[in-house]
Amino acid sequence: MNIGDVAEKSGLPPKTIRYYEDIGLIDPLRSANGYRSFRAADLHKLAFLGRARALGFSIEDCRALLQLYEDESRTSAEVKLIAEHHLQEIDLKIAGLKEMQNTLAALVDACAGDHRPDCPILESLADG
Amino acid sequence: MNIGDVAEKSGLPPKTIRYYEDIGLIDPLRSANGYRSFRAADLHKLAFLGRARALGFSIEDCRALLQLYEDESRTSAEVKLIAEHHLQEIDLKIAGLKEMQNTLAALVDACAGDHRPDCPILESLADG
DNA sequence: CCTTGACCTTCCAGTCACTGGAAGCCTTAT
DNA sequence: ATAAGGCTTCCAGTGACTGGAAGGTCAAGG
Repeated sequence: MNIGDVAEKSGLPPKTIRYYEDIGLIDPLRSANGYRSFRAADLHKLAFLGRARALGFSIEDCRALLQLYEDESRTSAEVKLIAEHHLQEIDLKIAGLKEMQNTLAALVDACAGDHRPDCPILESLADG
Repeated sequence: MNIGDVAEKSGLPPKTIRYYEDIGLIDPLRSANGYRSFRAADLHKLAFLGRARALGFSIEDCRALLQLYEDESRTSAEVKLIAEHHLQEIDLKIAGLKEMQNTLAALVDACAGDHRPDCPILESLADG
């Protein structure tokens, strides 16, 4: 398979796939013409990476997860640890965003949004 | 005031303050020795920026908000528009994160986290 | 045989909002 | 005289791509 095929099948853009090779996440073969030649296993890895990234795992987490996936002697505890850390970060991010959301929603609500210059949003930013 | 003072008072690191000058958000005076010399108005702007950034506004949004703040002939509608757009993006981000959170929490929950290699997390990443 | 178009290749630069570090000047206190 | 601490500039790196340029390859049609 050429890169276009795996791009379509994995849902990842060719640029991203080349990038993943660059940083050592995958290692496809090369055809005589220099084109990357992807095996089923490569496609499988890319799909794995796509799903892990969609869950918000960092590239380094993905690298670790992929290694664990391929390591028969892994323990599920190792995997779970990574996932739990990541879940915590997601929780924190959500909490932060919700605070912004609350504050901002109140300000937007209080703002008339008309032709006049008076604006609680600006006032809040200006004076805390 | 020197940069250290405004850093402390605004809560922004000196590096960030220099960066904000670089990109034209502020324009402090210079003392004879080349040090930046901040007026009260500069500090005020920095505090404004700090609060806007804390609400998640992009630098370009901050620039626009600052301009509106200083423009007596602004309308609150202009301000509100920016805030509403940003609020929408926050909503979207939260929604995305919550989806991750749901999926991931279920997987973490299903994972034994023991010495065995079997792991629903990896299985889910591998097979969709 | 030639051309066209759709692939593919590499490499460089840009994104966003900083942040770290190096090299060197200025000020204050000892 | 020197040491500490604060200030300056400039360059490079962060994460995870993404866009674009310049050029090689391949299959189909004329």
